[in-house]
Amino acid sequence: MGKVADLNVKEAKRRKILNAALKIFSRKGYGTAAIEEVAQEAGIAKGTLYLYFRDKEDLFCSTIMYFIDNLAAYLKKHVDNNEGPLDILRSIAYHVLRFFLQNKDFFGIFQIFIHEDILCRHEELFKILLEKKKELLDYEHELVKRGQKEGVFRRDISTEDIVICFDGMLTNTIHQFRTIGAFEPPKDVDVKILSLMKIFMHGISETGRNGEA
Amino acid sequence: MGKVADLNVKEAKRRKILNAALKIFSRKGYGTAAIEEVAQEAGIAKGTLYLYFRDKEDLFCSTIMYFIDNLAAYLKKHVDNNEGPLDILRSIAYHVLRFFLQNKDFFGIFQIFIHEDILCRHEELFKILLEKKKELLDYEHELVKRGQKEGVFRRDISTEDIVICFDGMLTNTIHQFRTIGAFEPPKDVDVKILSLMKIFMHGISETGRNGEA
Amino acid sequence: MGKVADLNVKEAKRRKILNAALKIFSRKGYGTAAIEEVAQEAGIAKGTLYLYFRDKEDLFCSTIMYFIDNLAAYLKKHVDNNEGPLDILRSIAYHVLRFFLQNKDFFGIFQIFIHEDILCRHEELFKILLEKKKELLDYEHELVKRGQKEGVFRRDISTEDIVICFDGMLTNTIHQFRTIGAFEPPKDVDVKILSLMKIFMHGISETGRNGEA
Amino acid sequence: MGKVADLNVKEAKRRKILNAALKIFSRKGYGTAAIEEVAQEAGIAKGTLYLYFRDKEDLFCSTIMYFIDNLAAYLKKHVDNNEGPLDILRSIAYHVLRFFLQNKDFFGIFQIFIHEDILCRHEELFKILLEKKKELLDYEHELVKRGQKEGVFRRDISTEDIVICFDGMLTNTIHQFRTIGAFEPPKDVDVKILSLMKIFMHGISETGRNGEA
DNA sequence: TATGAATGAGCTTTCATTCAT
DNA sequence: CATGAATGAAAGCTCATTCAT
Repeated sequence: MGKVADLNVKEAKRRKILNAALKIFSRKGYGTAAIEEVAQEAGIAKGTLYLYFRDKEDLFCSTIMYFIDNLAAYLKKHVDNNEGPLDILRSIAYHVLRFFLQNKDFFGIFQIFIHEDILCRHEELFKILLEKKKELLDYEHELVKRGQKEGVFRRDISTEDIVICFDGMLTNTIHQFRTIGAFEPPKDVDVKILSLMKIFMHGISETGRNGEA
Repeated sequence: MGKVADLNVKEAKRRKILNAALKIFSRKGYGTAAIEEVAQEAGIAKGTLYLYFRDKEDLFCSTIMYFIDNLAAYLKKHVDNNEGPLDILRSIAYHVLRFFLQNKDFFGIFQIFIHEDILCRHEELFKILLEKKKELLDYEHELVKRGQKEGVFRRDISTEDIVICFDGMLTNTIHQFRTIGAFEPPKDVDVKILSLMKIFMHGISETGRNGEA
Repeated sequence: MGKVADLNVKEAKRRKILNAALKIFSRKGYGTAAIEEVAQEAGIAKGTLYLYFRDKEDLFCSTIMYFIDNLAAYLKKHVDNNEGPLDILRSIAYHVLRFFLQNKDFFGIFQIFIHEDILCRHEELFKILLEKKKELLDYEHELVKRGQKEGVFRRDISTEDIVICFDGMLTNTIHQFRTIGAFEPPKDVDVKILSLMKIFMHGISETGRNGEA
Repeated sequence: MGKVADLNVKEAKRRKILNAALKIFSRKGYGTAAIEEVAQEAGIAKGTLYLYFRDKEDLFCSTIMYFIDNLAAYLKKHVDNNEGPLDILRSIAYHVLRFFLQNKDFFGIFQIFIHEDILCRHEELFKILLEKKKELLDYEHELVKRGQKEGVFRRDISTEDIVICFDGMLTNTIHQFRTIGAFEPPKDVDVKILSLMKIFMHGISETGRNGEA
């Protein structure tokens, strides 16, 4: 009761901080972001932040894990695993796009996660993050493999390469949205997904697959 | 004579610093990178760096321009513009891949350039950088458009979307190399390009373009 | 209540820093003085100083304004404006002397204020300081003018020149004290003022004003 | 011959540097002035300066001595020692004023000399400078004393106080000129000297010395 | 002799972190 | 629990000084 309520209050404040951190880290990068700023964005005092996170690095890693957990939960909720691999992949593309559109800061954090070196210091946290990352990739990997087995996807291209291309197209599309900014969800998302999946599935060759280079 | 030699020496040292900056910025990001570290990497004293660059921001922006100029020069040298759009795009993919493999730090800088917020401060430099970036994209855009006119690429997908997918696949492939690390150029590059172009041109559908979704 | 107390505490610490700055700037000049030293003198950490002053220049200008405000307040408190111009001027001389003797650093700051070029940078603060300075001069100017009207001071010498001489004699006397160092207030002050006012009022000619050159 | 010529060339360059230093130190103060700036003003390279002066402090002290020597030489040349004490003092006032007007930087240096703490470090140089300063004061002191003996100046005021007032009036007049800036030598100098000496000799009391306070 | 590129000590300033309230 | 004033390590930057040319 009291205890549960307290826990919820605490958890709520934790999330408030994480969302603030998401925003700030996403815009400034790890080194340039200031704890003070995060606290302000969260509407708390600087000192309070340290009651919830050990230090800046802990906050940063937690933020990334928060992001990954959110994405995973979002996909789990919206993507129907009972469909065929192609439909699932299309659904992933669709919902990943929507996910990032709903919270554009997530993409900034994602990019930083991928490229900033900070992470290499605290080995433990780094390992956890790598695992989380691998989970997502493995899921796609497994899907593609299933598709290849079921005869939906070609087998003359390595599973890995296919996943790389799929992720690349998706990631760059999101990035495009982020840079350009405005466009109207959800209609445009549909259109984008359509183009993207067309290319992914059938390529851009005018002549089809005759005399494939 | 002496003057020309001096200019060359100065330019050489400038490059030494830029290469060091490339390495450090690439690994640490702007905020986390320390000028001291860059100087050490370049084998000079902290103060010397300031004889070549006004401040940290100047160094950073110069580093990015250095990277872009290098990439542009590399492509200009190796990509034959007289071939057809498809062959040119393939050549671009191939040489971009090779370029980044030869200097992996370039990719780190590229990512930071895309995602860190610092750039927005010095408006002038920012504008130059955006232009440079646009130049590269426009080149690809024009190629795809030509391909569509010549009947090599499909016209039912927007030029923009095609470019986005092409860049995405390429970028993510490079990123993959960067993360995974070792593999042997140039054979593997050939193989990768083959896969990538296969997917780009003909997709991964087993059944070809019949009943395209 | 708590708030008021806090404000007082903050103001007290601000003054502690200002007094320390007064001492250091007074002895070293702007460029040679180190923030670190001021902090040490004030018994606080370097970083704390920046909670009270934006930067070194702000500290410096604030210090000068602090000095001017102090002097003005001191004179307001001790000089009786209801007396005749001569008595007021004598009182000013007396109390200015006492003021600087009580805090010799003030004089150092005053000299720096007059002669260092730094002030020209932050235009706004500079203007304020010039105004403050002018206020003091104007007050004396007005006094002398009144004395001339009332027939106490000669009218064949310009008001301005009289003020310049009066200030010069006073300033140099203070400077003398500062250089030489020890002497006992307040008796000596009285004696000095007596000499100074004698010269100021009647000159040093043995023969009086007969045949004034 | 060659040697003498060389010495002259060297001495000429030394003076060029000293004049440059005079200008820069006068405007910026010791701490804020940059050696580089002095070298530029002198039209030489930074390194060359160190062939003529041991370090910044040496340059500074030499500059002040240069100034003092110049003033002393100027007064020696223009002030006729064979006149009476009053005429000599008047002549000193006149020529000191003219000296500073001809090279306003001298006054800035003079003020810095008086108030900056730098000088206390290199004891030796400091002593020399104090001596030089004392020489000038002593000369005035002796003059006043002679005047008192000869019955030209009052004996009921200490010699020292008289000198202080004289110097103060003079110094502040110069300072006034420096701050205000333009006025036309030599007529204005004459007028100023007239006022100044009137006050110095006979005071500003309307009623003469009857009932001196 | 003259130079000015190179140096690095030392300065100003920032900011993650602590802790008394 | 929450705060934010205080801290001081560490970073960016300057500039007096040196030295190879």
